[in-house]
Amino acid sequence: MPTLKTTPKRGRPQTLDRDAVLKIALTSYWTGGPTRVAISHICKEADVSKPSLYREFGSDDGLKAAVLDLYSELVLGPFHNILTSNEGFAQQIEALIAFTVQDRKSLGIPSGCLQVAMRAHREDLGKVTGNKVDMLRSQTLRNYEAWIERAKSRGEFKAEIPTQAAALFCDAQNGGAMRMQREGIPNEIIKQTLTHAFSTFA
Amino acid sequence: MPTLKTTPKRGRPQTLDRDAVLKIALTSYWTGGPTRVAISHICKEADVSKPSLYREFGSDDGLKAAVLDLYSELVLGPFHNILTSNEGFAQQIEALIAFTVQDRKSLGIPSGCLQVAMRAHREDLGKVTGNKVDMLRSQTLRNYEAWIERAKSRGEFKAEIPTQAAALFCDAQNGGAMRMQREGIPNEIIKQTLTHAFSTFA
DNA sequence: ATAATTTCGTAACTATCGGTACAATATGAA
DNA sequence: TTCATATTGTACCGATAGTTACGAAATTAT
Repeated sequence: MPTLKTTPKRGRPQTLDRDAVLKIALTSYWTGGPTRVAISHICKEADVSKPSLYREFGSDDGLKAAVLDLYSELVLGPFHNILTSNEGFAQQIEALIAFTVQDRKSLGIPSGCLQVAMRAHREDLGKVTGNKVDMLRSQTLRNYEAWIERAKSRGEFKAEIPTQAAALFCDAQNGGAMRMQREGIPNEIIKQTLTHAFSTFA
Repeated sequence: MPTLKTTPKRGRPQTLDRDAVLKIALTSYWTGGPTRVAISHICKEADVSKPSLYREFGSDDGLKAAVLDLYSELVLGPFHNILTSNEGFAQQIEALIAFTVQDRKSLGIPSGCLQVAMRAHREDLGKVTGNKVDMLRSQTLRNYEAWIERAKSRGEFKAEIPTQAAALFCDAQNGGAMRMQREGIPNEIIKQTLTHAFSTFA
């Protein structure tokens, strides 16, 4: 939803661009790690004063939570779309792998996954962000489960493994791939591990 | 190697028990996370003053490195022993899974894996510990690779996947299992994911 | 113009944590 | 007994990071 023009308010006009700050914060957290980037650093990058940022997001916790929402919309959404597409199971798997191992550098996208990183640092996050991470994780597992159940009901799922365990398996593969990517392991090798992992399903 | 009795030295006798401190630090880092436990906390737990601890280990970095060495000896060693045992491949896999999903609570062992945790917080560690984490990771992968090559040469390895990718796959499964364990997922479910993952090999 | 209102940013405050100065203490040697 | 030596622990230092008090600045309403 675009920032709809409200009638001009009283007081000094706001110069802080919420979306711009969020985008910069997203990139910073994604690249440098959500617990390693200081508020002051984001302020410098976005050319915004600290009180301005606090006025907009309330706290470090609030900013991280807002960033996580944005990440969910930008990355997790498209990922979920693959799971619910009309393609066959095997093609969906192929699409998932392609999405995961796409060349980030050429696209200007940081390597790794912010959700995975936030889960790894779950205990260092604030209350709001921490809860959001938990919710997102549950949702991710539910998405996998629905995807697998659908494939099972279609007879496209070949493995004999309970849906819950299969969903956890998928999540582990994705997490592993994201970690390998951050460690600099070539996408081609990562693709081999993912292909092997999912070859057990279809 | 036991602390062999040296001839009584001059000066005030040392009351600090290095091994006791290391053990307490290991448990603290393992349970609470290597970057979340403060030096002062370990001092309180071990009933040791900060300067004493610094005299013994040099720095936060030095203590963490020493703890990682102990962990390697206590946990990673036995794990590696399974990979080099004289059992068949399938039995080794079974042993690995059993080792991973053994009931920690009843054994008084913290859940999760300190090596996995340290890798997740690699960037927050000091120089010495960080390098040690890297070395340990390389060694882990080499161990898996040797294990897989051996199984391949015996004809016990059924999957068509390059050894390097297979080793990374193994490491990812183990890491995933350790993370699930920390998140409180029942060992029975974790076992299902591991069994499925390794069923592709033998 | 003047007042009311809202946002702006400098400059501090506070807590935490890794690290250390230093004086007291406890031993062996002379 | 006295000196040399080595360890102990209290209390402090310095850096970092999240957070905020407060006065200046910019705009609308009267």
